[in-house]
Amino acid sequence: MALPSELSESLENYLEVILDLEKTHKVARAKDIADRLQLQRGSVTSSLKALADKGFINYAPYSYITLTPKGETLAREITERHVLIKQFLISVLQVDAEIAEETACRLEHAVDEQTLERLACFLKYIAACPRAGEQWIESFLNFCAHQYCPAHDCRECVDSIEIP
Amino acid sequence: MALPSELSESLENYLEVILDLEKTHKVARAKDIADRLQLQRGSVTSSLKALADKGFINYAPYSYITLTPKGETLAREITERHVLIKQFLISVLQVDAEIAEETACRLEHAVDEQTLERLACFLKYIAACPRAGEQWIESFLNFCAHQYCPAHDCRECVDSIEIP
DNA sequence: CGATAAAGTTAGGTAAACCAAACAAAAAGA
DNA sequence: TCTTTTTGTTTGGTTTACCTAACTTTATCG
Repeated sequence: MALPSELSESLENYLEVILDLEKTHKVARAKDIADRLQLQRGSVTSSLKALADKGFINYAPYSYITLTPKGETLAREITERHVLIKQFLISVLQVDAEIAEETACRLEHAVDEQTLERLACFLKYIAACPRAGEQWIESFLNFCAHQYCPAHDCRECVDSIEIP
Repeated sequence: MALPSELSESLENYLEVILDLEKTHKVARAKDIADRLQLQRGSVTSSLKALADKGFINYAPYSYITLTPKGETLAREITERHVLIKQFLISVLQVDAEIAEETACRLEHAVDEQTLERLACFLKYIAACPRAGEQWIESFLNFCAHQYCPAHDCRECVDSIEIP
């Protein structure tokens, strides 16, 4: 059960939020972290101490929070996982945006490195290969709904493939 | 963050194991559960009580454990999720069998209903659509390794598609 | 510059999941 | 049967991750 990082799902979420706050708000404040994660301020304080102990953030009481290089690296990795999974859910499986966001939030802590790599590759493959592409994905949603392909005539469908 | 069941990941794992033990060993014993989940026997006892309290298993001290109808339904659902995710990882992303097993174990607790449905459909779609199929998936692994399509000549590749 | 509001911390508490070790019951073997 | 082993339970502890409420520090504004 080798997970990508040695942090718990909870602490991974903190890192992700801190990175985003650094980018959007310039600094990460405990209050904003609490709001984002829907936690009480007191809970945030203890978690920040845990992250500081493990060397992922710079933390001193009453001061701003910053990621250490180690923390930033991991935070970026987690965010990358999130974005990738969400993109797969939305652009391939065509899951609703909101559900995709929520599900990506959970899956990002559970995927392994190889799966992630392959997922990234799969997105590229679908984008690059003319046998897949826009039209093919579009037909998928119809296939989902009706359990058969709307194009129906496979010969015609295949002949319509445009080679770049 | 609406998860598929109201059980924790930990308790979901118990149900899954109990269902499997019922099938393979005829009955589920606490010792076997402990072995499967790599836990101490004492931990199992408490979790079984929790599952019984919530109405997922029939449990009385020193007796065999059985799933209630409610428990069996959920256990089957979780197992279905596991199998489906594993199949996707192996047959589409071509993740190594062992990694796929471990990752499915984790993802099964985090996927939502819609994603699961789409995933099942996607597997069917790939199997049914001649634009995808065996050959296409095979090329994917090569694409992963070399970042370009081994077929190279897309015209030729598309022309080679066999219509059922 | 104070007073008040906002943000952060501390303290004490809960619940879930685990553990190890002692103990009890049931099963198996001589 | 009775002894030993195996299995199951109980007890007391730990860690993680939360909570609430009281308190402290910092920021804001008249």
